[in-house]
Amino acid sequence: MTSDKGNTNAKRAAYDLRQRIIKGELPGGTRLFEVALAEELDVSRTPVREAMSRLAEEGLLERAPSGGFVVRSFTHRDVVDAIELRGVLEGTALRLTAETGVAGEAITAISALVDQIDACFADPGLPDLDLYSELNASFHDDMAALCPSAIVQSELERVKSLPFASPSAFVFRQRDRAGMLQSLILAQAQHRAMIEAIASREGARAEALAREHARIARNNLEAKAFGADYQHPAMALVIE
Amino acid sequence: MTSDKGNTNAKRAAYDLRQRIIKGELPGGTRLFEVALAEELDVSRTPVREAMSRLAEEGLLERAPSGGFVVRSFTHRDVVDAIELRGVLEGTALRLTAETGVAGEAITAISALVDQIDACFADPGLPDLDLYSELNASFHDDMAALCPSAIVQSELERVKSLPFASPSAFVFRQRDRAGMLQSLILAQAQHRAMIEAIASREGARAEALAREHARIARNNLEAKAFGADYQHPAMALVIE
DNA sequence: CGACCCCGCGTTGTATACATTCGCGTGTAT
DNA sequence: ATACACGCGAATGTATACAACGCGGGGTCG
Repeated sequence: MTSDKGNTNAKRAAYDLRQRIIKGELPGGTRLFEVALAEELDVSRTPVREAMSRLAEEGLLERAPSGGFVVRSFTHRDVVDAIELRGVLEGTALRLTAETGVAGEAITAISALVDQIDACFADPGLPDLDLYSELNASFHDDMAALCPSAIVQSELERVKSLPFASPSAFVFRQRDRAGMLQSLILAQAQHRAMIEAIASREGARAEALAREHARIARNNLEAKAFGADYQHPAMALVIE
Repeated sequence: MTSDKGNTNAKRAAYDLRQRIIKGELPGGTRLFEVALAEELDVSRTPVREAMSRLAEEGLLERAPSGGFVVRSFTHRDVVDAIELRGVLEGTALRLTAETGVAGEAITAISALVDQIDACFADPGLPDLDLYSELNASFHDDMAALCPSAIVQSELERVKSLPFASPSAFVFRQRDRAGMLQSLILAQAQHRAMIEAIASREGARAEALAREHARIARNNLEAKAFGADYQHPAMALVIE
């Protein structure tokens, strides 16, 4: 086979479909027909079904009652709620972490990561947003990894997999540099406060911080500095 | 076909598999082989794959890295956490409901349901636990239905679908009648308080109540007054 | 003219044959 | 004796043919 994204045709098909959905080429509500997709992707129906199943597990597709799959549609409200929900779950994760306590090394390690993030916009030039986005995602991942509950971890992971609910989805939306810097500074203050909270076992504080932290994303979304080309929420995250 | 559980073979296979997993016949970690299951269920591999995919969506199976499916295993800790998580999500749902406000009819309707639940153990004889379980589930469902966030609703639904995280999973665990009655009375008080809270838009109170409410299930679990005959939901794994 | 039935096509459901992959064991060669 | 390689077998991956189902259009009968 030529230049497989993954190993199997099913994985490649899933990858392609996922990209198309995220880019908004397949808007919410679109019915996916096996045969059509099969010939577009140049594979048989079997891996297409397999791919659609996987995307349904991810929450990007829904099973139609009569059979078949439909691209899940997310309203603006859904996007807002998903961010809120991420805040709630991250808050729960942090609360449990705080209640259980964490080793000192973990605290120093994650503190170092936050210091690294500072470096992204300490420079007077324009901040390196790609790097920020990556490090920020690492921070959130590392934080989640400290949570003693595998169940909470996996459900949080699931919500974060929605393209617009990811912690760094709306970093890029801020148009004006001043406002963006303010957001980043606030975010960093919250990052440090979260570490402090779990280090000193302040569960309620950690939980509240995580929820408030998610509000930054929500505010960036609401600020809708995005242009008229906005059509599908999932598109919001598209780098652009 | 004879007496199909659902329409298609895939649905029937999913049903059968789900039952087997819940009953503990297929303990966590069991690798599911398509061919073996296909001949056991007397269908071809295709609907078996389809069924496994659906169960993976439900969270009962995991995809093995090398391909294929494995019965997801839940530790005691996972069960506790899933109940905690249900409390958190129900709390979020109630908070959002309270913040948004609900119509008066909805309040009276759900109040009537709580009154109905009273009837289950008003009788001096032994309470009708089957009916209680059913009505209790209705209460939780109806409450969730009031939530203005479809996303929160669906994630809550997802967690509740885990057999041991369902609101009425551990009602039956209490052995002694006195303790059980106490639990039920407490639960009813919380039910009413939740209604009151959403009616008067007390979001924080509603959220706290839902979390505490879930603790009843957790306590019933921890009390492990369960006898040897207990087999119910996926508890094979809990057994100790 | 209206309503109902039936046929045909499009779509998903199912079975099955064939391909591919990967691990494991055995055999041989050094 | 050890190491490497070959091959076999079990498992999933893939293609495809056929079945079943639903729905819409057109024809016919009342």
